[in-house]
Amino acid sequence: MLKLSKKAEYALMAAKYMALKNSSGFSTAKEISENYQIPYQLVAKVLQSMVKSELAFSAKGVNGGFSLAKNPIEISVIDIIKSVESNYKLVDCMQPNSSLVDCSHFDCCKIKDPLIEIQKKIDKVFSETSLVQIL
Amino acid sequence: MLKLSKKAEYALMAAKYMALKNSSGFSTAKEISENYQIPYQLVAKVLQSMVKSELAFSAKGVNGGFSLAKNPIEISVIDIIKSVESNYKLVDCMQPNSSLVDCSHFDCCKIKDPLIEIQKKIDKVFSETSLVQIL
DNA sequence: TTAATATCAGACTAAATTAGTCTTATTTGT
DNA sequence: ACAAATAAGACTAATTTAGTCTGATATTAA
Repeated sequence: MLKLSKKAEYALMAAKYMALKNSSGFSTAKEISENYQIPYQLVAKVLQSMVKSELAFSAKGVNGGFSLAKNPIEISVIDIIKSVESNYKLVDCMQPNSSLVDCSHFDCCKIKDPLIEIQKKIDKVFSETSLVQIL
Repeated sequence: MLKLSKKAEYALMAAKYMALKNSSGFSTAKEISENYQIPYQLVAKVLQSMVKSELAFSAKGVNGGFSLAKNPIEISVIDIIKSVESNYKLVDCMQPNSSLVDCSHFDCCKIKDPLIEIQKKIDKVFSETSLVQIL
């Protein structure tokens, strides 16, 4: 447990790929998929998520593809992970939409507050690591 | 993702419970299960894991139960998590028994080394938090 | 204008993991 | 002997993750 999902892995790999060929225009999902042996549809989705969270640009049609929207130094690992993982919180009751019924009923809160502190520190680790350090 | 499993949550809660009544002898799995509304069999298993990793003592039979084997200040959150989670690595290829075939074939290593660095920092966060801070 | 190449989007299926249950054995105090 | 407790492992159910399929839309080149 505490594992990154494949989506997060693929997003990091795709980001790295784009960063390394940034000057050469767009990278296609197909290209990344073939180079890294990642299922095409999955990279495509991951790239689409990155576009939605404004980490990447996209261009449709022939000669289209994806490219990073920012300088790699300005992209942190947490940006990439969050663009692709909706729920990356340590425990469910940290989720905004979690039913607090569980939380009080199950006495989860006995450990919630300290876990929030830990979560903050982990966030910090991911925030302080930029894409450049992955290159 | 990056969520703690229920087992880890329950282990933290059980550890907290035992820490809070440390002077009063053993806590039973039933007692913890009822107080925290956690399925009995699960707490029992979690407690057994903690015994195996020498975080807790156990005593069978009437008046038996579990108690912490160390002072709460000497127990870190990472000890508790690890006692209960076999795989808590960020990516599969960090696992000792992962087939390296995947790793080279899938070019996972393009991001492995930086992730190992991140993993170390996360480990540090968990190591530096002791059970006392959960109380 | 047609064909080819891409992204975009969402439903769907399959696989894997996690959570929880059931059963049985063993130990210990009264 | 009996009740209360841990120990252990197989089993099932539920949830999540991973991956696939289908079809739509946009863009460019020929």
